[in-house]
Amino acid sequence: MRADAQRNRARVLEAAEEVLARDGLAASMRAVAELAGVGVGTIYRQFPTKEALYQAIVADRTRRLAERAAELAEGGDPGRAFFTFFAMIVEHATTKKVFVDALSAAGVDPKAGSPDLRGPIETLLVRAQHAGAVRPDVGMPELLALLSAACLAAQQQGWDPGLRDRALAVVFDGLRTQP
Amino acid sequence: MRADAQRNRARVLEAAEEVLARDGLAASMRAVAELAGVGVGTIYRQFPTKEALYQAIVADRTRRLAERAAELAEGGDPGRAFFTFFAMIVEHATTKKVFVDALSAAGVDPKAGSPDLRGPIETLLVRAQHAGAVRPDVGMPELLALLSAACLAAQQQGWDPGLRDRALAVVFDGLRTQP
DNA sequence: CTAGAATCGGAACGCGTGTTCCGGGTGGGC
DNA sequence: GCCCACCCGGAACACGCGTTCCGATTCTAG
Repeated sequence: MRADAQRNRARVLEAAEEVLARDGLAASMRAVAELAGVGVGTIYRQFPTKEALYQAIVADRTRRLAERAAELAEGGDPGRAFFTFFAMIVEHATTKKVFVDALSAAGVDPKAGSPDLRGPIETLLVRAQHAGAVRPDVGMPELLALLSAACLAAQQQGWDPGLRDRALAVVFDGLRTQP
Repeated sequence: MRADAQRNRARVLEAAEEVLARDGLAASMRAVAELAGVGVGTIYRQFPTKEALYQAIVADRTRRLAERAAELAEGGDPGRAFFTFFAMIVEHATTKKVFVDALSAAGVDPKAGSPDLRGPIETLLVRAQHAGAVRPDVGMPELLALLSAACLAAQQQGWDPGLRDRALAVVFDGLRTQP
Protein backbone atom coordinates (compact mmCIF):
# COMPACT_ATOMS: atom_id res chain seq x y z
CA MET A 1 0.00 0.00 0.00
CA ARG A 2 1.38 3.36 -1.00
CA ALA A 3 2.38 5.78 1.73
CA ASP A 4 0.02 8.58 0.69
CA ALA A 5 -2.90 6.18 0.47
CA GLN A 6 -2.24 5.02 4.00
CA ARG A 7 -2.02 8.58 5.26
CA ASN A 8 -5.26 9.51 3.55
CA ARG A 9 -7.01 6.47 4.98
CA ALA A 10 -6.11 7.64 8.46
CA ARG A 11 -7.29 11.17 7.68
CA VAL A 12 -10.60 9.88 6.36
CA LEU A 13 -11.21 7.75 9.42
CA GLU A 14 -10.42 10.63 11.73
CA ALA A 15 -12.66 13.04 9.85
CA ALA A 16 -15.46 10.49 9.60
CA GLU A 17 -15.29 9.87 13.34
CA GLU A 18 -15.84 13.57 13.99
CA VAL A 19 -18.51 14.20 11.37
CA LEU A 20 -20.44 11.05 12.22
CA ALA A 21 -20.34 11.86 15.92
CA ARG A 22 -21.96 15.20 15.14
CA ASP A 23 -24.42 14.38 12.35
CA GLY A 24 -25.00 10.65 12.66
CA LEU A 25 -25.91 8.48 9.70
CA ALA A 26 -27.26 11.58 7.92
CA ALA A 27 -23.72 12.93 7.52
CA SER A 28 -22.70 13.34 3.89
CA MET A 29 -19.64 11.92 2.22
CA ARG A 30 -18.79 15.41 0.97
CA ALA A 31 -18.63 16.69 4.53
CA VAL A 32 -16.24 13.90 5.50
CA ALA A 33 -14.11 14.52 2.43
CA GLU A 34 -13.92 18.25 3.06
CA LEU A 35 -12.92 17.87 6.70
CA ALA A 36 -10.30 15.31 5.72
CA GLY A 37 -8.92 17.63 3.04
CA VAL A 38 -9.51 14.97 0.43
CA GLY A 39 -11.68 14.33 -2.64
CA VAL A 40 -14.71 12.09 -2.37
CA GLY A 41 -13.10 9.67 -4.80
CA THR A 42 -10.35 9.05 -2.28
CA ILE A 43 -12.86 7.85 0.28
CA TYR A 44 -14.44 5.45 -2.18
CA ARG A 45 -11.03 3.99 -2.95
CA GLN A 46 -10.80 2.78 0.66
CA PHE A 47 -14.43 2.11 1.53
CA PRO A 48 -16.72 0.74 -1.17
CA THR A 49 -19.79 2.49 0.19
CA LYS A 50 -20.98 4.94 2.80
CA GLU A 51 -22.31 2.09 4.89
CA ALA A 52 -18.92 0.39 4.90
CA LEU A 53 -17.20 3.52 6.21
CA TYR A 54 -19.75 3.86 8.97
CA GLN A 55 -19.58 0.22 9.95
CA ALA A 56 -15.80 0.40 10.18
CA ILE A 57 -16.08 3.19 12.74
CA VAL A 58 -19.00 1.71 14.64
CA ALA A 59 -17.29 -1.67 14.78
CA ASP A 60 -14.18 -0.07 16.26
CA ARG A 61 -16.15 1.78 18.94
CA THR A 62 -18.16 -1.34 19.69
CA ARG A 63 -15.01 -3.36 20.15
CA ARG A 64 -13.59 -0.84 22.59
CA LEU A 65 -16.81 -0.74 24.59
CA ALA A 66 -16.93 -4.53 24.70
CA GLU A 67 -13.40 -4.58 26.08
CA ARG A 68 -14.41 -2.11 28.78
CA ALA A 69 -17.40 -4.31 29.62
CA ALA A 70 -15.19 -7.36 29.93
CA GLU A 71 -12.91 -5.49 32.35
CA LEU A 72 -15.88 -4.45 34.47
CA ALA A 73 -17.22 -8.01 34.47
CA GLU A 74 -14.07 -9.21 36.19
CA GLY A 75 -13.98 -6.45 38.79
CA GLY A 76 -15.50 -6.45 42.24
CA ASP A 77 -19.09 -5.33 42.82
CA PRO A 78 -21.34 -6.87 40.13
CA GLY A 79 -24.13 -4.38 40.74
CA ARG A 80 -21.83 -1.41 40.50
CA ALA A 81 -20.26 -2.81 37.34
CA PHE A 82 -23.66 -3.26 35.71
CA PHE A 83 -24.93 0.23 36.44
CA THR A 84 -21.59 1.82 35.61
CA PHE A 85 -21.57 0.25 32.17
CA PHE A 86 -25.19 1.23 31.55
CA ALA A 87 -24.36 4.85 32.34
CA MET A 88 -21.19 4.67 30.29
CA ILE A 89 -23.04 3.64 27.16
CA VAL A 90 -25.60 6.38 27.61
CA GLU A 91 -22.84 8.92 28.05
CA HIS A 92 -21.22 7.73 24.84
CA ALA A 93 -24.55 8.14 23.09
CA THR A 94 -24.68 11.82 23.97
CA THR A 95 -21.63 12.65 21.90
CA LYS A 96 -21.43 9.82 19.37
CA LYS A 97 -24.48 10.14 17.19
CA VAL A 98 -23.59 7.35 14.79
CA PHE A 99 -23.38 4.91 17.60
CA VAL A 100 -26.99 5.56 18.52
CA ASP A 101 -28.16 5.37 14.92
CA ALA A 102 -26.40 2.07 14.49
CA LEU A 103 -27.79 0.80 17.77
CA SER A 104 -31.33 1.73 16.88
CA ALA A 105 -30.98 0.20 13.43
CA ALA A 106 -29.58 -2.93 15.04
CA GLY A 107 -32.50 -3.17 17.45
CA VAL A 108 -34.85 -4.01 14.62
CA ASP A 109 -32.91 -7.09 13.61
CA PRO A 110 -31.60 -8.88 16.70
CA LYS A 111 -29.42 -11.20 14.63
CA ALA A 112 -27.46 -8.35 13.04
CA GLY A 113 -26.22 -5.26 14.82
CA SER A 114 -23.80 -5.63 17.69
CA PRO A 115 -23.53 -9.20 18.93
CA ASP A 116 -20.12 -8.23 20.27
CA LEU A 117 -21.85 -5.94 22.72
CA ARG A 118 -24.78 -8.24 23.48
CA GLY A 119 -22.57 -10.88 25.05
CA PRO A 120 -20.73 -8.69 27.54
CA ILE A 121 -23.93 -6.91 28.50
CA GLU A 122 -25.65 -10.19 29.21
CA THR A 123 -22.72 -11.27 31.38
CA LEU A 124 -22.94 -8.07 33.40
CA LEU A 125 -26.69 -8.52 33.78
CA VAL A 126 -26.70 -12.10 35.06
CA ARG A 127 -23.80 -11.38 37.40
CA ALA A 128 -25.66 -8.42 38.88
CA GLN A 129 -28.82 -10.52 39.20
CA HIS A 130 -26.99 -13.34 40.97
CA ALA A 131 -25.55 -10.79 43.36
CA GLY A 132 -29.08 -9.55 44.10
CA ALA A 133 -28.40 -6.06 42.75
CA VAL A 134 -30.86 -6.30 39.85
CA ARG A 135 -34.36 -7.75 39.98
CA PRO A 136 -34.46 -11.22 38.44
CA ASP A 137 -37.54 -10.68 36.26
CA VAL A 138 -35.86 -8.48 33.66
CA GLY A 139 -34.28 -10.18 30.66
CA MET A 140 -32.12 -9.01 27.81
CA PRO A 141 -35.05 -7.75 25.73
CA GLU A 142 -36.25 -5.42 28.47
CA LEU A 143 -32.73 -4.31 29.31
CA LEU A 144 -31.83 -3.55 25.70
CA ALA A 145 -35.12 -1.71 25.27
CA LEU A 146 -34.40 0.51 28.26
CA LEU A 147 -30.79 1.02 27.23
CA SER A 148 -31.74 1.97 23.70
CA ALA A 149 -34.42 4.30 24.96
CA ALA A 150 -31.97 6.14 27.18
CA CYS A 151 -29.40 6.38 24.40
CA LEU A 152 -31.89 7.63 21.83
CA ALA A 153 -33.31 10.29 24.09
CA ALA A 154 -29.95 11.37 25.48
CA GLN A 155 -28.64 11.90 21.98
CA GLN A 156 -31.65 13.36 20.20
CA GLN A 157 -32.49 15.76 22.99
CA GLY A 158 -29.00 16.56 24.16
CA TRP A 159 -29.44 15.60 27.80
CA ASP A 160 -27.04 17.58 29.95
CA PRO A 161 -25.09 15.55 32.51
CA GLY A 162 -27.33 16.58 35.39
CA LEU A 163 -30.53 15.58 33.67
CA ARG A 164 -28.93 12.37 32.48
CA ASP A 165 -27.98 11.36 36.02
CA ARG A 166 -31.40 12.14 37.42
CA ALA A 167 -33.22 10.30 34.65
CA LEU A 168 -30.95 7.27 34.92
CA ALA A 169 -31.39 7.28 38.69
CA VAL A 170 -35.10 6.62 38.19
CA VAL A 171 -34.48 3.80 35.73
CA PHE A 172 -31.82 2.28 37.95
CA ASP A 173 -34.18 2.32 40.93
CA GLY A 174 -36.67 0.48 38.80
CA LEU A 175 -34.06 -2.10 37.83
CA ARG A 176 -32.94 -2.79 41.38
CA THR A 177 -34.31 -5.65 43.38
CA GLN A 178 -37.66 -4.63 44.80
CA PRO A 179 -38.23 -5.18 48.51
CA MET B 1 -64.51 28.13 0.07
CA ARG B 2 -65.49 26.00 -2.86
CA ALA B 3 -66.93 22.55 -2.22
CA ASP B 4 -64.26 20.60 -4.11
CA ALA B 5 -61.50 22.49 -2.32
CA GLN B 6 -63.03 21.58 1.01
CA ARG B 7 -63.34 17.94 -0.01
CA ASN B 8 -59.74 17.82 -1.16
CA ARG B 9 -58.53 19.44 2.05
CA ALA B 10 -60.16 16.65 4.01
CA ARG B 11 -58.66 14.02 1.72
CA VAL B 12 -55.20 15.51 2.11
CA LEU B 13 -55.46 15.58 5.89
CA GLU B 14 -56.63 11.98 5.98
CA ALA B 15 -53.88 10.79 3.67
CA ALA B 16 -51.24 12.81 5.51
CA GLU B 17 -52.34 11.32 8.81
CA GLU B 18 -51.75 7.82 7.45
CA VAL B 19 -48.50 8.49 5.61
CA LEU B 20 -47.02 10.49 8.46
CA ALA B 21 -47.96 7.83 10.96
CA ARG B 22 -46.02 5.31 8.89
CA ASP B 23 -43.00 7.29 7.69
CA GLY B 24 -42.73 10.20 10.12
CA LEU B 25 -41.25 13.52 9.11
CA ALA B 26 -39.35 11.78 6.31
CA ALA B 27 -42.59 11.17 4.42
CA SER B 28 -42.70 12.89 1.05
CA MET B 29 -45.34 15.24 -0.25
CA ARG B 30 -45.69 13.09 -3.36
CA ALA B 31 -46.62 10.09 -1.22
CA VAL B 32 -49.30 12.10 0.53
CA ALA B 33 -50.60 13.45 -2.78
CA GLU B 34 -50.74 10.01 -4.35
CA LEU B 35 -52.60 8.44 -1.43
CA ALA B 36 -55.04 11.35 -1.40
CA GLY B 37 -55.61 10.98 -5.17
CA VAL B 38 -54.55 14.57 -5.66
CA GLY B 39 -51.77 16.58 -7.28
CA VAL B 40 -49.00 18.04 -5.16
CA GLY B 41 -50.10 21.52 -6.14
CA THR B 42 -53.42 20.91 -4.42
CA ILE B 43 -51.66 20.30 -1.12
CA TYR B 44 -49.67 23.51 -1.43
CA ARG B 45 -52.87 25.46 -2.03
CA GLN B 46 -54.01 24.52 1.49
CA PHE B 47 -50.72 24.29 3.36
CA PRO B 48 -47.92 26.69 2.47
CA THR B 49 -45.18 24.21 3.32
CA LYS B 50 -44.53 20.64 4.36
CA GLU B 51 -43.92 21.77 7.91
CA ALA B 52 -47.30 23.50 8.05
CA LEU B 53 -49.11 20.33 6.99
CA TYR B 54 -47.30 18.31 9.61
CA GLN B 55 -47.90 20.82 12.35
CA ALA B 56 -51.60 20.90 11.54
CA ILE B 57 -51.81 17.16 12.14
CA VAL B 58 -49.56 17.09 15.16
CA ALA B 59 -51.45 19.99 16.71
CA ASP B 60 -54.72 18.12 16.25
CA ARG B 61 -53.38 14.95 17.86
CA THR B 62 -51.82 16.97 20.67
CA ARG B 63 -55.11 18.68 21.36
CA ARG B 64 -56.94 15.36 21.57
CA LEU B 65 -54.33 13.91 23.91
CA ALA B 66 -54.50 17.00 26.09
CA GLU B 67 -58.26 16.58 26.36
CA ARG B 68 -57.79 12.97 27.40
CA ALA B 69 -55.27 14.09 30.03
CA ALA B 70 -57.69 16.64 31.39
CA GLU B 71 -60.37 13.95 31.75
CA LEU B 72 -57.96 11.69 33.61
CA ALA B 73 -56.90 14.55 35.89
CA GLU B 74 -60.47 14.88 37.12
CA GLY B 75 -61.02 11.16 37.66
CA GLY B 76 -60.40 9.14 40.80
CA ASP B 77 -57.01 7.60 41.53
CA PRO B 78 -54.26 10.19 40.79
CA GLY B 79 -51.55 7.54 40.62
CA ARG B 80 -53.51 5.39 38.24
CA ALA B 81 -54.33 8.40 36.08
CA PHE B 82 -50.67 9.40 35.86
CA PHE B 83 -49.37 6.00 34.84
CA THR B 84 -52.27 5.39 32.48
CA PHE B 85 -51.55 8.57 30.60
CA PHE B 86 -47.83 7.82 30.45
CA ALA B 87 -48.56 4.43 28.91
CA MET B 88 -51.13 5.93 26.58
CA ILE B 89 -48.64 8.38 25.09
CA VAL B 90 -46.07 5.64 24.59
CA GLU B 91 -48.68 3.49 22.88
CA HIS B 92 -49.52 6.36 20.55
CA ALA B 93 -45.84 6.71 19.76
CA THR B 94 -45.67 3.15 18.49
CA THR B 95 -48.08 3.81 15.64
CA LYS B 96 -47.84 7.58 15.09
CA LYS B 97 -44.35 8.24 13.92
CA VAL B 98 -44.80 11.95 13.30
CA PHE B 99 -45.85 12.49 16.84
CA VAL B 100 -42.54 11.14 18.09
CA ASP B 101 -40.54 13.15 15.59
CA ALA B 102 -42.35 16.31 16.61
CA LEU B 103 -41.93 15.47 20.29
CA SER B 104 -38.22 14.91 19.97
CA ALA B 105 -37.81 18.08 17.97
CA ALA B 106 -39.80 19.95 20.59
CA GLY B 107 -37.73 18.55 23.43
CA VAL B 108 -34.73 20.55 22.36
CA ASP B 109 -36.50 23.82 22.91
CA PRO B 110 -38.67 23.59 26.02
CA LYS B 111 -40.37 26.90 25.26
CA ALA B 112 -41.62 25.73 21.87
CA GLY B 113 -43.06 22.33 21.08
CA SER B 114 -46.20 21.27 22.86
CA PRO B 115 -47.08 23.57 25.72
CA ASP B 116 -50.62 22.27 25.37
CA LEU B 117 -49.38 18.90 26.51
CA ARG B 118 -46.91 20.17 29.08
CA GLY B 119 -49.62 21.69 31.22
CA PRO B 120 -51.86 18.64 31.57
CA ILE B 121 -48.87 16.38 32.16
CA GLU B 122 -47.64 18.60 34.95
CA THR B 123 -51.07 18.54 36.53
CA LEU B 124 -51.12 14.75 36.46
CA LEU B 125 -47.62 14.62 37.94
CA VAL B 126 -48.20 16.91 40.92
CA ARG B 127 -51.53 15.25 41.67
CA ALA B 128 -49.88 11.84 41.71
CA GLN B 129 -47.08 13.16 43.89
CA HIS B 130 -49.49 14.69 46.40
CA ALA B 131 -51.29 11.37 46.57
CA GLY B 132 -47.98 9.66 47.37
CA ALA B 133 -48.02 7.54 44.20
CA VAL B 134 -44.96 9.14 42.61
CA ARG B 135 -41.72 10.01 44.37
CA PRO B 136 -41.48 13.74 45.04
CA ASP B 137 -37.94 14.24 43.77
CA VAL B 138 -38.77 13.96 40.06
CA GLY B 139 -39.66 17.14 38.21
CA MET B 140 -40.95 17.88 34.76
CA PRO B 141 -37.50 17.74 33.10
CA GLU B 142 -36.86 14.20 34.33
CA LEU B 143 -40.38 13.10 33.54
CA LEU B 144 -40.30 14.50 30.01
CA ALA B 145 -36.89 12.95 29.46
CA LEU B 146 -38.17 9.52 30.47
CA LEU B 147 -41.36 9.93 28.48
CA SER B 148 -39.49 10.99 25.36
CA ALA B 149 -37.05 8.15 25.77
CA ALA B 150 -39.82 5.59 25.93
CA CYS B 151 -41.61 7.09 22.94
CA LEU B 152 -38.47 7.27 20.81
CA ALA B 153 -37.45 3.71 21.51
CA ALA B 154 -40.96 2.30 21.21
CA GLN B 155 -41.34 3.85 17.79
CA GLN B 156 -37.89 3.39 16.32
CA GLN B 157 -37.56 -0.19 17.45
CA GLY B 158 -41.17 -1.25 17.09
CA TRP B 159 -41.71 -2.46 20.64
CA ASP B 160 -44.40 -5.09 20.68
CA PRO B 161 -47.08 -4.64 23.36
CA GLY B 162 -45.56 -7.24 25.66
CA LEU B 163 -42.10 -5.71 25.63
CA ARG B 164 -43.60 -2.26 26.04
CA ASP B 165 -45.48 -3.29 29.16
CA ARG B 166 -42.46 -4.97 30.72
CA ALA B 167 -40.16 -2.04 29.96
CA LEU B 168 -42.64 0.49 31.27
CA ALA B 169 -43.14 -1.61 34.39
CA VAL B 170 -39.49 -1.06 35.27
CA VAL B 171 -39.69 2.68 34.68
CA PHE B 172 -42.93 2.94 36.65
CA ASP B 173 -41.39 1.11 39.60
CA GLY B 174 -38.58 3.62 39.49
CA LEU B 175 -41.05 6.48 39.48
CA ARG B 176 -43.06 5.20 42.43
CA THR B 177 -42.45 6.39 45.93
CA GLN B 178 -39.47 4.53 47.34
CA PRO B 179 -39.80 2.94 50.77
C1' DC C 1 16.36 9.82 -12.71
C1' DT C 2 12.84 7.85 -15.08
C1' DA C 3 9.01 5.05 -16.41
C1' DG C 4 4.96 3.04 -15.13
C1' DA C 5 1.46 2.20 -12.14
C1' DA C 6 -1.24 3.47 -8.39
C1' DT C 7 -3.77 7.23 -6.41
C1' DC C 8 -5.96 11.75 -6.21
C1' DG C 9 -9.46 15.36 -6.88
C1' DG C 10 -13.66 16.90 -8.08
C1' DA C 11 -16.76 17.31 -12.14
C1' DA C 12 -20.57 14.61 -13.69
C1' DC C 13 -24.59 11.31 -13.33
C1' DG C 14 -28.96 9.52 -11.63
C1' DC C 15 -32.18 9.92 -8.24
C1' DG C 16 -35.35 11.81 -4.84
C1' DT C 17 -36.69 15.73 -2.39
C1' DG C 18 -39.56 20.33 -1.44
C1' DT C 19 -41.57 23.86 -3.94
C1' DT C 20 -43.33 26.71 -7.98
C1' DC C 21 -45.94 27.54 -12.08
C1' DC C 22 -49.38 27.57 -15.45
C1' DG C 23 -52.60 25.66 -19.04
C1' DG C 24 -56.78 23.18 -18.70
C1' DG C 25 -60.89 22.26 -16.15
C1' DT C 26 -64.79 23.00 -12.75
C1' DG C 27 -68.16 25.01 -9.28
C1' DG C 28 -71.70 28.11 -8.31
C1' DG C 29 -73.77 33.03 -8.43
C1' DC C 30 -76.54 35.23 -11.75
C1' DG D 1 -77.21 28.00 -19.11
C1' DC D 2 -73.31 30.93 -18.89
C1' DC D 3 -69.26 32.73 -17.53
C1' DC D 4 -65.46 33.84 -14.76
C1' DA D 5 -63.00 33.36 -10.77
C1' DC D 6 -61.18 29.84 -8.50
C1' DC D 7 -58.97 25.48 -8.35
C1' DC D 8 -56.64 21.21 -10.04
C1' DG D 9 -52.91 18.23 -11.80
C1' DG D 10 -48.44 17.26 -12.63
C1' DA D 11 -44.46 18.85 -15.41
C1' DA D 12 -40.57 21.64 -14.28
C1' DC D 13 -36.93 23.74 -11.26
C1' DA D 14 -33.29 23.98 -7.77
C1' DC D 15 -30.95 21.47 -4.62
C1' DG D 16 -28.44 17.77 -2.11
C1' DC D 17 -27.46 13.14 -1.86
C1' DG D 18 -24.48 8.65 -2.91
C1' DT D 19 -21.73 7.02 -6.33
C1' DT D 20 -18.85 6.74 -10.70
C1' DC D 21 -15.33 8.13 -13.81
C1' DC D 22 -11.25 9.89 -15.80
C1' DG D 23 -7.42 13.20 -16.72
C1' DA D 24 -3.83 15.01 -13.75
C1' DT D 25 -0.70 14.07 -10.23
C1' DT D 26 2.30 11.68 -7.21
C1' DC D 27 4.75 7.82 -5.39
C1' DT D 28 8.22 4.20 -5.85
C1' DA D 29 10.77 0.21 -7.98
C1' DG D 30 14.65 -0.42 -10.75
